[in-house]
Amino acid sequence: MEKLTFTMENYLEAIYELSIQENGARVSDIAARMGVTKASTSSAMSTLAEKGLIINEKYKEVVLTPEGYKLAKTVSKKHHVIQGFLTKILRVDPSIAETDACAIEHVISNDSIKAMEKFMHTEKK
Amino acid sequence: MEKLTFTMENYLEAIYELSIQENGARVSDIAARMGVTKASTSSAMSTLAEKGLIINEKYKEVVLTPEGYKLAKTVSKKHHVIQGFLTKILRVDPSIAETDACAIEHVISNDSIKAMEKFMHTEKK
DNA sequence: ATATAATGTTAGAGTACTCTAACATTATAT
DNA sequence: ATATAATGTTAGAGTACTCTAACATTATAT
Repeated sequence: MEKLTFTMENYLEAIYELSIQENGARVSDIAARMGVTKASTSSAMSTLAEKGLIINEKYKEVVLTPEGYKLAKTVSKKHHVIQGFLTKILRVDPSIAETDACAIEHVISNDSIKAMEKFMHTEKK
Repeated sequence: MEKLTFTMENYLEAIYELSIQENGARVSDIAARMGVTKASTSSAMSTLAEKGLIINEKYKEVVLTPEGYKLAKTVSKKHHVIQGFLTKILRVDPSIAETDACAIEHVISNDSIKAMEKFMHTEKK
């Protein structure tokens, strides 16, 4: 599978978060969460559907396929590791850590994420 | 000054690094360092020159203006802080840390950078 | 000195996003 | 029941990058 763009990873993550938190991820919900128009979201959904990562039926909730779910979960997990590391270890303000995590999650290596996790466990703090 | 794009920050940083290390930053050198064509670099130079961040005279070295220098130095400094933090504190492999630093430097907040520096100083390691 | 190599720019096309405007479909409110 | 609101898509344009191809200018090698 060719690597997803930064943007597509963000859409996928939004769908994942909305699916577990709220009443499901509709195009409007995703657009609102990401601060883009429904038109942009609709177009992104076509791209993700073509790649087999979601199923998008008009007026229904966007659903992640198993492959999409796996990818989304990975990104989401990275997000939370970074968020935790920045706030707990580095004492960065939570809202700033949130913004940083949302950007860093798309570019950081798995190695660095693992190193953060390991560090947090051994420091147990 | 409107925020620079990820890409323009990368070009600026390449110019900065080449200026201090090598025999100056020519369009060819910048292109080679970044792995893009001279055409792309030339186009980017026009953009940076319009913003008053560099001076580009054909067949001469690209020169940073004071403003461009300041910006480039900031990005470069972020790069080194991240690189140091990943390798020294988190024990990430240097080449992986290099790749990560090059991406994270463009998206991380000043707060998180400061927190990394502070952590490294107090841990003194 | 002059052919060849290196350097740099412009033109034009392609990709991946963004938006607004217009429209179609479905849900809701009374 | 039906007008209105909400929802979602398509078309078309704009931005910011990428590239190749063609060309002009400068440096170099003998």
